[in-house]
Amino acid sequence: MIESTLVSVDVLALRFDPHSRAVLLGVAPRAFDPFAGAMALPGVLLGKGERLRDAARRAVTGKLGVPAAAISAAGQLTTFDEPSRDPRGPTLSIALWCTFDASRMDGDRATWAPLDDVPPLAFDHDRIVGDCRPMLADRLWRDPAFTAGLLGEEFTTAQALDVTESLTGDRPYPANLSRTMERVPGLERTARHAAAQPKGGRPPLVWRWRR
Amino acid sequence: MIESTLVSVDVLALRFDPHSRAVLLGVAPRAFDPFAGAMALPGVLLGKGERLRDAARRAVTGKLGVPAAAISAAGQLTTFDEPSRDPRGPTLSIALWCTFDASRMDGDRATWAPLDDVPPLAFDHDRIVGDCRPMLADRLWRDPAFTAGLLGEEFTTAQALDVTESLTGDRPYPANLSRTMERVPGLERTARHAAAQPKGGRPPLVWRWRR
DNA sequence: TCAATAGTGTCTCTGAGACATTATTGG
DNA sequence: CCAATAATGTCTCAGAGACACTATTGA
Repeated sequence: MIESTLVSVDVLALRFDPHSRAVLLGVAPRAFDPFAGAMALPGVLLGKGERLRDAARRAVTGKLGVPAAAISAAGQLTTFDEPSRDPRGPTLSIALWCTFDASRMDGDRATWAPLDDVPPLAFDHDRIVGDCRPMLADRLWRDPAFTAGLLGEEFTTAQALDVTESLTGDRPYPANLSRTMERVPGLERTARHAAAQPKGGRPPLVWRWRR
Repeated sequence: MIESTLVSVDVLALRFDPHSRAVLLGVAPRAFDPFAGAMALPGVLLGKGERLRDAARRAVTGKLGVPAAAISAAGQLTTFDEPSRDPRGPTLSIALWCTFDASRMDGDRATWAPLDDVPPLAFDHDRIVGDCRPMLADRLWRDPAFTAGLLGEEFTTAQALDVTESLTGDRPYPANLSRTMERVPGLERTARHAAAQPKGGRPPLVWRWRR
């Protein structure tokens, strides 16, 4: 009988913050060695027979303190298999993404860092974030679950621009993003406008997911 | 201590056959229960500390009888986590692709089936093949390791057309594929022509990977 | 010369990208 | 009116797709 590898699930927990107008990554200090006190992605060991999404839910509720009801979507990214990635011994890490509904978040104990400015992380988590970021950018506007999870049921053009800039690293022209969004299945522009910004300016249009 | 899930690696073993002008998938009958005698993807349990590629190598050498030297490239696809996928108990399956150099294959005991006509397989392997096939098609001409692994160091325009048709399901126009290939980094057209076909016809150009 | 195969020129259509211009708000 | 913000019209360019036509082989 082959002795089996341990499997951990590490989560890229993402939240769009309308105030800072950026996508934030949830990290938390590690409670135990190795790397006690260092920041890390929320992760857990996969239980026997446990599904990946359930493990991801355990990770974000347990490590970040986010209520399970706030999880809006989740999905798989890729697997990291370097045997030395955990000093305790060889452990597979399956990376998942997970998005939250900003309105249902309360009392979490996570540190939320802009994707452009993630602090140094424990294990090989810097590498995980680096390798997975392009995959996340690629999902935006192409994976409806991911996009809707990040932006919510309704959102404005301005927010769409902010999220796109956060993930891809540069801000699209509004006219171009508008056309991209027109072609996203299930997404429709409403006739409504959001409230104007505090600094004034024309109120942005509201977009909505058709159910 | 959480009891950990078993991890298996299941391989989509791919080979381009110039005679049938198609991409073939390697499968083998299972030796033991469950599903003894039924066809299945080559797979092994991942050993502790073993890398995914090494497990894939064990799977194709052990189950298909392909010499390790014939492996031209390998890579990750996705993970299947349904707890009931193996009747023996919950097992994660990480799907990998693997390509072979046709010239170094000898004495393998695999059944090679065209991708369009894969026989019914054990476990959830039909689903694995179905879910992964679009990912394979997507890799062609975009992942140089995959493309070179499948087509070899040198290949003709005609073979490029055949491989593309096998993976995507329809045959591109030669002019269009030519332009696609011109833009693949590391790929160059040589001035040489291959030997003419048995049925006659203009001999195709040879393409080569710049090292 | 013909059938079979391969290579190439070129037209169209779509989508990404880049602006310039217009519209709507608060101060 | 002005600054700030958002929406839209439109031009260009690159790439996918679709053919038509030309080229090179064996029989």
